[in-house]
Amino acid sequence: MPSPLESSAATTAHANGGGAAGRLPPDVVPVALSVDLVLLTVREEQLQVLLVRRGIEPYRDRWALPGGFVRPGEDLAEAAVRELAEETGLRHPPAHLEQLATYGAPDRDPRGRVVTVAFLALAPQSRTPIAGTDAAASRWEPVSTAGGGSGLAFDHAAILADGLERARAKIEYSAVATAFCEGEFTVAELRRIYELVWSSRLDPRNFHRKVTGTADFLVPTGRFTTRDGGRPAELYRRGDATVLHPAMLRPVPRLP
Amino acid sequence: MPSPLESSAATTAHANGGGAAGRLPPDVVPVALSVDLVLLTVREEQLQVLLVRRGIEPYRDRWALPGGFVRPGEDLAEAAVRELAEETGLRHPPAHLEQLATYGAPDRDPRGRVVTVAFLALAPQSRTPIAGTDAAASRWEPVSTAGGGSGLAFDHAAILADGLERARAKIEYSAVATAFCEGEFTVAELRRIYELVWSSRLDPRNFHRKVTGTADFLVPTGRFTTRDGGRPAELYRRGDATVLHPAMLRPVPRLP
DNA sequence: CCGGTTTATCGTCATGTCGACGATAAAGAG
DNA sequence: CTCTTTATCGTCGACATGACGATAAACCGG
Repeated sequence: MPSPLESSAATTAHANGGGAAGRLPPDVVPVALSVDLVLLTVREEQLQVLLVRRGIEPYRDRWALPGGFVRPGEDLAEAAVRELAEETGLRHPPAHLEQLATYGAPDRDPRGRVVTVAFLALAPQSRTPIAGTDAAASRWEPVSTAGGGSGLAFDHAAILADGLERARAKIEYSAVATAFCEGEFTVAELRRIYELVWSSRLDPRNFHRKVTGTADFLVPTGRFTTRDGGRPAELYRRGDATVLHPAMLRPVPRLP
Repeated sequence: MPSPLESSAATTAHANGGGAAGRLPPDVVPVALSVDLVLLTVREEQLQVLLVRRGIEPYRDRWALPGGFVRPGEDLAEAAVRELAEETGLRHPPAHLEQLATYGAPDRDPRGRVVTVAFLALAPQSRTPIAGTDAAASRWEPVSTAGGGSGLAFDHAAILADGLERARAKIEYSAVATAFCEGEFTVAELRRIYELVWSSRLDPRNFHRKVTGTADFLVPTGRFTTRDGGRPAELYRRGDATVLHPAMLRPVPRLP
């Protein structure tokens, strides 16, 4: 039995006459286009990814990355933002959203030719309350356990792995790590982000020198907090810098 | 008049009954999926991009990036390699091919919803003879003149710009610049690649120190050539290294 | 109130890389 | 043979980095 999308290809051929705009060739294969999201946050001292439980076949009751089909007239990033809002109850757009890659292996979806554009999103914990759908249908999962057993639907384990690698590489040479932080944060909290994303330990003194020495990375507020214990730490806000130059290189990963 | 792909959406709904694999929701919009290629090479002391002249509407007789529609059962990278072979007469696959990004603005193609996955390809000059189609239908164009006037079809000027930025960034921290070189080449020839891609001048002595000092970047052959004039230069071959660490940072661009 | 603990922040020092540039080597051109 | 061109090796100062000492400023338990 041909898949619905393939069978509809024949109807494509004669649906439209010529004209200045031209028409699509008759043998173009229609595909279904979806977006999937690797939404990462730092919660409970761990890097976690948002997963949803599938309610329908295929892969019913399996965990998957949040996503859905692109609607007519909708741009790709627009669809990603909409899915994010629908599946997480997110009011604000995520602090960072970028296209990751497109996955189009012919057999990646048993329903037919479905090509998905994956996006990487980073958000602070508090802005992602998962209040959208019922609690059982979506949850945060530590990345250390999410991809390994490959219990994920479709090729989502591979997409997650690519998203993680992108995030780990990107905080080296860009300032996106602050996307994990709330409005005001300390240097130590930012350092914890790096440590959890990289699974490695960083020297507090060298880290402090690096981030405070990079122009426009952090904006000091002049206020202090003791919420992390010890001597009061100054609070900072995200700066305008987008790139880190020189980069902050990650050490060889050692699991704690 | 609805576009052919949109009108075919209705036929999608009832084409397939249930089953373990599930079926696509009835309101999924079918899209046409294409691949487009930013194929770069260094020719005539310039960084050049391969363009093809469109023979059909829309944008008939305008220059465009080579590309075409993905066929059934074909993976994305597979389609890119096939299009490359068809439109350039290339026997070998390109020395470097990577996915660039996906472009899916709803109105990017007047014929309907066409989403394109762009690829970046780098190749040495001699391996790309453009013997495939007739000579008038495709040509090499210096990148300095290709994107500026934006005479390119569709959103190809933006795709080209993204591809150029990707190539310029990538040779900083990876070893892909050797993809522009033939089997055996001198350090000066590789340096010329960097200079032309970056539009800047590099110090021959520091460049030599950097590339010969990076492990597995270049493999010395022990043979020499004088084809560049002056003192004989040693010939090297591509090494196994894929990343450059630390990166070779590009200076601020100054046009010669 | 006081010493111990915790965390923040500042400094120091050796090392490595980089940019600028001098010096020498080895070919061809005239 | 000398001049020009290019290749390759060295040197030097500026700067970023990793390792780590030292001090500051809160808290806690007594």
